[in-house]
Amino acid sequence: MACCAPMVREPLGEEAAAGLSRMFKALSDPIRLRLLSLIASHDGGEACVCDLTAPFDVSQPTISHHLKVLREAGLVGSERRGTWVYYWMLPEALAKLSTLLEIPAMSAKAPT
Amino acid sequence: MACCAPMVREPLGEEAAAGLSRMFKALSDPIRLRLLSLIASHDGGEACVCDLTAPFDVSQPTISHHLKVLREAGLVGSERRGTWVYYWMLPEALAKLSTLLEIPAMSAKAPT
DNA sequence: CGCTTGTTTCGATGTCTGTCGATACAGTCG
DNA sequence: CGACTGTATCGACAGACATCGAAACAAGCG
Repeated sequence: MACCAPMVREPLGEEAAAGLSRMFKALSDPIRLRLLSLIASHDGGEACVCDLTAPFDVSQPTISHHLKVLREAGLVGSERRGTWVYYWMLPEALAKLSTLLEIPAMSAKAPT
Repeated sequence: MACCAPMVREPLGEEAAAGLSRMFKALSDPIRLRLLSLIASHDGGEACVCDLTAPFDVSQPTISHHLKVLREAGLVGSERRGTWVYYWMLPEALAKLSTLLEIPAMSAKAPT
């Protein structure tokens, strides 16, 4: 994907923008944002759904839905291990977005 | 705002997540993403609306609407100068999001 | 094998969002 | 002033989304 250089440098193409906007959409909900940070900051870098339901005021199916959105956006991975399902962050996805938003030293283009 | 350290480090609070999710929501549309990169990468770091309408297949009111969303999310500033209205990127906002998504060296927490 | 607990899927519902055309507003120029 | 160009707002509408309760699925345990 040709989408990972700072967007400040050159205009995003249509395709790149479409893909990236899907990831940002996944981050555009407060619950999902907190879920992701909860997963990422959890011991071992992963968390089971059972750890992720209690902190929120919404129903458990709703949490499951949000986790699915994060998964389909490529931001987290998941796996069932016995009774529980574990989720972990996929660092590359975050890194890609972080780089995209980066301001490369100067906010304006190189002078002369 | 206590919201600007990498989210991988510690769980986001409710308030921080609410504010940040509004910014990500502004980035969650392909047209807005392209608008922002168009503005940011434009000569002088700003662009007038007249430069921002042509590249897209949507109507001018729609572009105006998207610009408003970006402005209300604190991602761009704008000003009328004579006939034209100019938009420029607000680097601090991008930087905040970029830092939030950053992976601090190790993806998992420090081992032992 | 049936019960219990953890998780996902389904269907319904109310709200939000992107889009448009029409229209209003802001400057400029004759 | 009046016409014209550039931009924003309004009102309407279709499609997307967050949420829920109910029900299905999965794994362990008696």
